[in-house]
Amino acid sequence: MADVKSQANPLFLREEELRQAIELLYYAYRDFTAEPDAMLVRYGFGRAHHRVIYFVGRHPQMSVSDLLAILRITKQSLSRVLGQLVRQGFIRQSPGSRDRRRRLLELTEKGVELERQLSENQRQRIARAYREAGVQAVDGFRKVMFGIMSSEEDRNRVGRRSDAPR
Amino acid sequence: MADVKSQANPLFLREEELRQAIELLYYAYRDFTAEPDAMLVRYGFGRAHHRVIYFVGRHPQMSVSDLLAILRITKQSLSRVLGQLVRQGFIRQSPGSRDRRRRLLELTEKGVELERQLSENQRQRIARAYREAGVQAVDGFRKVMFGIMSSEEDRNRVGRRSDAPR
DNA sequence: GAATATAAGTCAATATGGCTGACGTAAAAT
DNA sequence: ATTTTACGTCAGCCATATTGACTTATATTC
Repeated sequence: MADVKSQANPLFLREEELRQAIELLYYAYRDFTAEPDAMLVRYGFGRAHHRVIYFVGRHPQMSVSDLLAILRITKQSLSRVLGQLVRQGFIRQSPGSRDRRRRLLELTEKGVELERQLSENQRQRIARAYREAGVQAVDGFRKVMFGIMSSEEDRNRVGRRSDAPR
Repeated sequence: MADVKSQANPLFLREEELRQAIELLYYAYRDFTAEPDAMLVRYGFGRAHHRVIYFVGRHPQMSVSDLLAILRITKQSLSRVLGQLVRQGFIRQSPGSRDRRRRLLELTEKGVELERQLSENQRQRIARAYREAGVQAVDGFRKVMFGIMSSEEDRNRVGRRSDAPR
């Protein structure tokens, strides 16, 4: 039995290796979100507001149902957060021209500024990690992260390019 | 100005590249936690219970303050979750022999079984992603994830080995 | 040995961010 | 004209986190 684990097969994924990955995800995500979370408190906002600000900034003119599909929460949950952001002037809603039922979302200038502030720390954290790890490691990171994701749709939205465009 | 982005410098980390990483972390973590979360509901537990079960399983005989340091939550928050797990027989507490103020934590058999069930999906998800990405990519994944983490202490706890032990 | 510090737990109040279910309105599609 | 879709709202519930105050038991220090 012990011999099974002793084989020099690089595809034999041992318990320890998998546990390490579980912990890397936990610790990295925890640290990745800690600083924006702390900043949000000053606005009376939470992590949910950051997500909305982020994805609206990323996909301007997206509809509410697009956003719901990305966040995978109920519209009631989104409503509270989105409503606050609209009322406080971080996000602007405008009816779609083709389909006037849709309310297209975009950041206001104030929203853009908040998004930039919130994500700045995350961008720098990634930039540092990427720089220290090197281009080849970054490529591996992307491959594994794409593999962990469930949805083909999300993979396409993020974009699979691992080439360094120039 | 446009020429800055056009330079073939692999260390120039562009906006798009950093945004992609932010999204990879969001989507991967969301999908990584979705299935255990769904299972926990059947026990009347939440993600916090999974974390406690996981880390106690990982570090048997750890103290309450060790666990608090890993989770970075208040003892009041931990107390409710840990108390439930102890009362329902998933975790056993026993006074430390050297320092009897400490209550050392370990999983019961029932706890080991629950931990295995909960993490099984996560292990398989990682195993598949690792297998598809290949050993070199896995190494890169580890490097980047370690870089994203803030704390040297956590890095040491997870263990930095990227060698494939046999 | 007395004073202090530490480990753990508890009580109470509060906030955030999810959820379900029910219902309403406007606009598009059939 | 009817049905479906997109969006919103009200109400209530639950899990998870917070701060602050206080207790008990045991170790450590003076």
